[in-house]
Amino acid sequence: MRIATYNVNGITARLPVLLRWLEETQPDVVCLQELKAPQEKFPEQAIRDAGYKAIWHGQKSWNGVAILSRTEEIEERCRVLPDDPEDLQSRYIEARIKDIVVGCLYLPNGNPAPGPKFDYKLGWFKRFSQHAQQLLNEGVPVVLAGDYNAIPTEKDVYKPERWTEDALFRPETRKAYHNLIAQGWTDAIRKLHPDETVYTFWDYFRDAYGRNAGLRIDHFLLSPQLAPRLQKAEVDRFVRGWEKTSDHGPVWIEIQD
DNA sequence: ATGTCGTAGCCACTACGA
Repeated sequence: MRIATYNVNGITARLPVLLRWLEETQPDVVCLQELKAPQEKFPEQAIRDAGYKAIWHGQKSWNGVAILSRTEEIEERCRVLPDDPEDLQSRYIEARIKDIVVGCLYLPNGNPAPGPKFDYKLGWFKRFSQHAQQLLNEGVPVVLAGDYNAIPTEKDVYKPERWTEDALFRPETRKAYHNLIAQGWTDAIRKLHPDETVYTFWDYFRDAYGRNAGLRIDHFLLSPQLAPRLQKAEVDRFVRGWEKTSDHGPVWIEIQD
């Protein structure tokens, strides 16, 4: 089974690119972030015509997450962090698909840092990590996929020295990501590409994609019950070269059934 | 500081978030 995550940066503007990518690569399960569309503006019919069932949690202007599935049923578990019911931002949705719990997240960007947005990011990260621990305690196969807005290490950014003050790379963010991994999660891309430079995001500015000035911020974390089934983990970086494309590339893993 | 997108309010462009 192939599971993908893709920050589309606006599903309305991105629909042609999304449909082309789905058609060409046929992932089984897809986690989408940054829909930037209210609940009723999700292109449900176009997604269905492409062969996918979907659940989504929209929001006007910002955020928004969705889970798509080609053949298997999607059993929704929640559409907000369970311990965070007062959060008005649509950043998390979770479902069970076959035997796998799929969490789709869009962690806050947090810039400018320091400041209230950075505080919100760290608070969200903490609540997410608490939920991740609860998922581990269930002892079932879990994948947490999405845009973490976190650069794990210096290997994951084209020029680390330029990013030390950025909310995506500040020590607090790296520490939060490290602590999350330390619960027992496997970073799928790093597991299969331990030394390789792998990016998932290239800024729209200054031809970042052409210069390969990228970041690795979209991650797949696998629970111990799922990690042994990991076969492949890749970035569809060619999609970043298409017209009217997102600043993120789709990332995917192959899981043994 | 800058660069470029997508969205919203509104029909020209500016503000905001990323």
